[in-house]
Amino acid sequence: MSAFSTSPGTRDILAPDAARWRLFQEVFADVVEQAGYGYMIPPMFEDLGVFLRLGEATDVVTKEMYDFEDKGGRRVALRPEQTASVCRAFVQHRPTTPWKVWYAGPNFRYEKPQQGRYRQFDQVGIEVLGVEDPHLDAEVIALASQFYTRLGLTNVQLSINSLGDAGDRQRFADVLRIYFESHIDRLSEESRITLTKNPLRVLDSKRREDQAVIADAPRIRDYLSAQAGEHFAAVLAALDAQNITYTIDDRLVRGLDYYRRTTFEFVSTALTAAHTAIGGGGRYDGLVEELGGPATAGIGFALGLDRTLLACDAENVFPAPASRVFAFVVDTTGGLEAAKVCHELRSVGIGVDRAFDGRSMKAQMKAADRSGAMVSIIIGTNELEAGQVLIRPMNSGEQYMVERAQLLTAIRQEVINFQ
RNA sequence: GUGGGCGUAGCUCAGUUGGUUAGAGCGCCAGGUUGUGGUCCUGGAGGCCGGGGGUUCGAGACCCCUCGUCCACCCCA
Repeated sequence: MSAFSTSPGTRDILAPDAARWRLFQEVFADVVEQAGYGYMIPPMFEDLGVFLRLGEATDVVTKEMYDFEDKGGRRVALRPEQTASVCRAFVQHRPTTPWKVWYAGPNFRYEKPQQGRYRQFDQVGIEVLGVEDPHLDAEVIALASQFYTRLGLTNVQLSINSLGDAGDRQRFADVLRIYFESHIDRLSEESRITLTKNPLRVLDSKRREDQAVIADAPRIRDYLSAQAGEHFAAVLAALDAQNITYTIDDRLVRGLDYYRRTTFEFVSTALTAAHTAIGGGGRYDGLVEELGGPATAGIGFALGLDRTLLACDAENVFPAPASRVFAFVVDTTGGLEAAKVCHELRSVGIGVDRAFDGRSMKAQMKAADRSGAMVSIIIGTNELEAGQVLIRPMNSGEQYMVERAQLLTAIRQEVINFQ
């Protein structure tokens, strides 16, 4: 087979699923714009340096970047996520704070593809720059939670943790390193390698042999500074006040190095595969500074479209939107009348489709059925000669004749009947 | 990146210890119903059995390589 097909980790999203994707983004826009977030469209590729700030120890940067040199000799990369781009944009444009933005679109990571993990994958997300208030942390989390509710998801669990300030995080990492090194004989080989790069990440290991050691590991909560501890307590209190349930997870250590203080993750318990994390985020105070801007607090989250939709499938919610074709024209007189009817109805906002290629009435009726149309408009030689059309609601056995001139009025009545 | 499973029609899959013209269901097209879909009946189109090499008189079945996909690890959304 020499025909082309999509590259590994990419795919075509066809109807009706593509319509579902678009609706997903529209619902998201509705939830966050109502909270004052503005839509932002960052470029899909940037100077490689923008993304290198995500952390020297993250796989996203070291192993998975789609980077290349363009024809002008610039070192650029397809964005692996959008937080860094938002921060770069903040430094570049210096908007007034608080700067609340949302985005949607594809990101690129060179990973081995699996279900729920693609090389081109879509996310929606929000970011807020310039606010340290713990109430904002809670607002950000609440919006994600509200969005899941709007989709109809109920089996979503929120895990939350605090990684402390930069100093706390470093101190804890040192303590962890010492702890794990003293138990290194009980760690898996993979975790020993992880330990040398980022001790925090060992806490994330899912390998069975590591679990006992991890269970007894020091806990970040014991190493939080007073301010970080207070901040975390305030976030939890604000979540309580909004009736958002959560689980404090001491082992929640997210993979991007820039996270500070609050980190959180949403897991779908309806999914059975390994990729149950359908969304996550946290604070990244310091990232703007890394990118050459002023010291600025930042927080946000990103939700994966694919995985969230998989969760929707598993819960049987958020189906693809219905057909927008209200009427289907069946014309056995050559098709010219169908053309006129389609134009007439479409121009007043009524969805209409028709058949082509002079197919038999039976075939056209079949097409009408498949189109999802509520009514079919039938025009045969008798109708054409009499200056009439036959209207047939698809879900009933009844059909009736109207004068051609009354077609629009009749269809409008049918629209009302179906509302 | 590491390890493993699987690639047969548009889709979901069957193909007995290697044996001649490769099957089903669904979908699609047509007819039964020369003016009627969603049910039913009949027929039809559609496959270099992922690709390449090898073993054999003979390979969809066996071996090697390769590509793709899925699962676990890893990573993360």
